[in-house]
Amino acid sequence: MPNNSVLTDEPCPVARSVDVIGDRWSLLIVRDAFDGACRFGELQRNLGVARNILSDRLRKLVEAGILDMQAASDGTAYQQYVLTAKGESLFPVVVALRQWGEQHLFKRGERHSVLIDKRTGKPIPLMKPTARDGSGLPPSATEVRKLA
Amino acid sequence: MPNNSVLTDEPCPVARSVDVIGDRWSLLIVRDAFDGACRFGELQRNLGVARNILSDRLRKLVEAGILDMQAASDGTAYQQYVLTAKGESLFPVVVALRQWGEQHLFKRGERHSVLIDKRTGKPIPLMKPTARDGSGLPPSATEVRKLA
DNA sequence: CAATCTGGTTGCAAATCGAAACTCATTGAA
DNA sequence: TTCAATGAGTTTCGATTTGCAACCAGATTG
Repeated sequence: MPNNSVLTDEPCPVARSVDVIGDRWSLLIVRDAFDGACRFGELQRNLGVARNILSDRLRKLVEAGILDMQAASDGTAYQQYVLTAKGESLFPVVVALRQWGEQHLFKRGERHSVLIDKRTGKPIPLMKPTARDGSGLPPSATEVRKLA
Repeated sequence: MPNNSVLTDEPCPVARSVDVIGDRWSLLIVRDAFDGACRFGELQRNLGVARNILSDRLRKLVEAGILDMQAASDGTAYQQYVLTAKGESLFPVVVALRQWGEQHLFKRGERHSVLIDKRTGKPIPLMKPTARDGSGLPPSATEVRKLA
């Protein structure tokens, strides 16, 4: 869905972000990339996405500077897709989506995958917006200042 | 795009979340709702989305329990859409998207809207995943534990 | 009571998606 | 060395979704 962007000149960062990664597959590709998947076929199998769509999304993610296409590190002559710094910085987005899903999209008792802190082996705490002093910021304590 | 969900039985919370709000408009509707927009026409004007699409997305967001449709609070006989608790808890997702966009989708010096802490009047700090002890968690320090 | 606003629905053309077939290079096994 | 199997896409084409405009009914305003 990231196509000839109508939102690219929007002043709202949310709109621009959605324009780049707001479709069914792009974020799932990024999630898999965080999870270590980097080969075309691997992604295709994991996601079950049609090859042409995957091909298109990968190209757009590379164009957007989120993924980088490079020679495979396993010695073969194939390519691999790895997250750039820009792509890595989507981590909070993926984590936020994951945590929201965990809280609201599973029945009680239903199992789901969990993101753990490797060091402790325990699930990572709920991420949320905070003020400078560290106190939690509910939506009502914030406001969007539109550009002058 | 939230349609007859193929991902609803996925064990990955990210996949389920994307299935619910992973299309061009749903998240922008939610963003506008955080911003106080609640009437059909208001949303339509703000977003520039086709009416039938808006109608469809609103219905799905209500079905998903993210928005609630209720009598307008301004005395008229019209309806309004307001975020439920489930919808409100999308706040971190919207903020994460906003912050990513702010950092990576604007040219240097290009103006964009900003989310501010009403109390201080200053932009809110960058949100990021942390360990229990409050230290930052880069992607490499985490791991997805798939369900047994 | 006529004009206008709100909140949609309907019809249709254009764009996008998805499954399968088709390339073509690489790799592994015999 | 040969040759089947796999990897990484591209092409084709029907099905679905989107966007746009027009239409419509009920509420509200003048």
